[in-house]
Amino acid sequence: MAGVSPITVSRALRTPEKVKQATLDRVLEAVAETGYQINSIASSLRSGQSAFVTVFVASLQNLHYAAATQGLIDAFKGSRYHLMFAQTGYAEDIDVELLRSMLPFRPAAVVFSGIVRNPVAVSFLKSLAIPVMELWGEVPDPIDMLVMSPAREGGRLIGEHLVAEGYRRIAYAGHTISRSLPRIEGLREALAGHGQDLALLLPMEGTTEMADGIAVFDRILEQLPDCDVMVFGTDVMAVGALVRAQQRGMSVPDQIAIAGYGDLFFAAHTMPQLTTVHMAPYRIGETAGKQLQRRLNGDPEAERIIQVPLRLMARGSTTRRKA
Amino acid sequence: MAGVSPITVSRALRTPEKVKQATLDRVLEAVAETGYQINSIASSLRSGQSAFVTVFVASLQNLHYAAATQGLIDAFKGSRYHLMFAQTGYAEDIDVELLRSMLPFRPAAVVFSGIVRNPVAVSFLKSLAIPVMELWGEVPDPIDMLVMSPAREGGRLIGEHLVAEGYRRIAYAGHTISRSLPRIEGLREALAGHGQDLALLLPMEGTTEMADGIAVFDRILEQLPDCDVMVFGTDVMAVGALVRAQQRGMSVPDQIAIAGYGDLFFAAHTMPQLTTVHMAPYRIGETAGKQLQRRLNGDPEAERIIQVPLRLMARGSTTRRKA
DNA sequence: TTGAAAGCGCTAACAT
DNA sequence: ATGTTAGCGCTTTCAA
Repeated sequence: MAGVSPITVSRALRTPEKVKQATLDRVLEAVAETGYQINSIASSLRSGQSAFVTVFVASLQNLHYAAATQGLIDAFKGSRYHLMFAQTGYAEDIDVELLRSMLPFRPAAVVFSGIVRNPVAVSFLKSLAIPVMELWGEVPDPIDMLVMSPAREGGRLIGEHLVAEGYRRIAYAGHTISRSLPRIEGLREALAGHGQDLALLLPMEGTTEMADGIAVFDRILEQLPDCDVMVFGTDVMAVGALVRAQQRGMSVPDQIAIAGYGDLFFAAHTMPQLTTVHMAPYRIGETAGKQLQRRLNGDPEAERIIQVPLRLMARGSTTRRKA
Repeated sequence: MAGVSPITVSRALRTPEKVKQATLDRVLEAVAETGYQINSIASSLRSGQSAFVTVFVASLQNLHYAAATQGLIDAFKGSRYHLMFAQTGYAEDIDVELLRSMLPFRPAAVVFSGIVRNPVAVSFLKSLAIPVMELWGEVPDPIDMLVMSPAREGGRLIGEHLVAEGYRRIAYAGHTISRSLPRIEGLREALAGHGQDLALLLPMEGTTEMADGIAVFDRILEQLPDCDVMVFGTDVMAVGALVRAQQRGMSVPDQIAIAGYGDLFFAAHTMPQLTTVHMAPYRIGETAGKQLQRRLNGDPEAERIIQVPLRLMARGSTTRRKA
C-alpha cells in the first residue's frame, strides 16, 4: 500500500531514522489507515528479543507487595517491555519447577518481590544469563540486581527511639526469619549499644493479621508482665495490639507502648497514632523497574544494588509526654 | 536424541494420546535429560493460539482490586494461559490507544478490573472477537462477560438496616458515579420504601483516603447538624470518620452512627466495629478467571454474567443498644 | 502411528 | 536508503 517492501515497513517502525522522511510518511500513513499492528510474537521469534519481564509476587493482598508491584508497572509504562505475572509463589521458596514454567516465554528479565533463597533456584537463575531483580531483602550477595529496604537500619532506628524514650522491658513479636531477621538484629544492636536487650522475642512465622496482634498482646503480657513496649513486625499486628490495649483499658503509651513496621495507610490515623518505620514500597518497585530498564537497554552505569531509604515515624503510640 | 522427528516431539508434548506409549516414553526421557523447554513464542506464531490474557487493573494499591487480581492469578495457576499486565488505566476511561497497545501480543482474552464505559473502546473490544471479562460493576449490557457485585442490593441492605435501627437523618458521602451509582440508588430505594430519603448526599469523586473521611465528617455535620448516621462509599473513609468522631468526643453509634462499604480487613477490628458490606473481591477475581477459562476452552455452558453475592455486616458502629 | 514439507510474520544478514 | 533471501522454532496439512 505504501509501495515499499516489508522490511522497509519494519525499519520505519523500529528505526525510523534509517528511513527517508518521504518513505516514512507513506508507511506511517498506510499503517494508520489499515490499523496495522505489529505481531510481537513473530517479531520476538525472529529477533530473539523477548519483550517480557516475568514478575513473581507472593501475594498482592500484602499491601507492601501490591504497592511495589504497582511501582514496577508504572516504571515500565510506555516501555517496550511487558510484565507477565508468574505463577505466584513466595520468593523465599521458589523452586526450579516454578522457574521453568516461565521459560517458554523467553523472558528478557525476571523480578522477584522478595529474595530467592533456594540455592538450586539461585544457580538456575544465574545460568539463565538474564537480568534478575530481587526486592526488599537485605542480603550481601544478590543473584544479580537488588533494590532493598535497609531493614537492619530500620530495626536500629526503632531501637534507638525506644531507648531514648526510656523503655526498658521491650518485647518483639512477629516474623523472625529471612526478611525480618536483619530488622531484629538491628533492633538488638541498638539496644545493646545502651546495655540493653530484648526482654522477650516471640517468633510468629505464619500469618500476621489484626486478630494475631490482638491475641499476641495478651500472650506477651502473660510472659512478660512488666513489659513497657511491644514492637511488632507489621503495622497490621500493631494495630491489633492497639485495639486490644483499648479493650483492656490500658493506656497507650503510658501503660504499654506499641510500635509497628511498614507505615501502612492507617498508621498515622490510629489513636494514638502508631510509631512505625516507613519503607516506601511503591518507590522500591518503581526504582527496580527503572534500574532494570537501564540494564536491559545496555546502560553500563546501571547499579546492581540500590537502597531505598526508610524513615522512622515516631508517633504517639511510643512518645511519652515527658514529665 | 529420541530418534524421532520434531513433529513427533510436538505431538508427544501437546497430544500424548496420539503417540505410541514407547515413543512417548523415549521423547519424555529425552526432554527430561536435555531440559528442553518449548518455545511458546514460536508455538503461538505457528498455531495462531495465543497464551496471553491481558489484565487491566487500575491500581493494585486499592485493596479490592488487588484481591480480585490475586484471585484471577490463582484461578489461572496451572493453566496454559499466562496473565499480562496492561499499561494500567481505569477501566472507566480506557481509550482505544491503550487497547491497541496490547494487540501486538494477540491476547486470547482481556480482563478489566472495572467496567469499560468509553463507547469507542467498547465497540473496538467487540470487534476483536475475543472474550472480554469485566468486573465489579452492575451493568445490564456487558461487552461480553461480567462478574459483578450487586451494588444496588448492597445499598439496599444498608438502607433497610439503617431504617430498622431507627435512623432518620441519613447522610451519604463518597463516589456517586459509575460503579457507585447503583449502590446509592439501592440505598435510596430502601429508604423510599419506608417513606424516607437521604438527608444529605455529598459527592466525592476523587480520592477517598482516611484523611478524607476525617475531613468530611466535619463537613457533614456542618451541612446536616442533626445527622444521625453517615454512610461512606468506602471503609477507609468510614474509619477516618470513626477516628474523627472519637477526636470530637462523639459517641458512636449513640450520637452519630457510621457505616462503610467493602469490609476491608480492619472493619471487624475498629472500636466500635464497623458496619459495612462484604464484597468478596478475591472470589470475584477467582470466579472471573474460572469462567473465562471455561469459555476459552470452548465450554458452551460458560455463563456470561455471574453475580457474587455480598453480605451486610451489621456491627457496632450502627447497632443501637435497644432501650 | 509417524514423517515431510510448508509457512506463521517478522527481521538479520547481506546485497544493491 | 531500500530490497532480497533466508530462517527463527514450531505446528498445520498432507502423505505414508
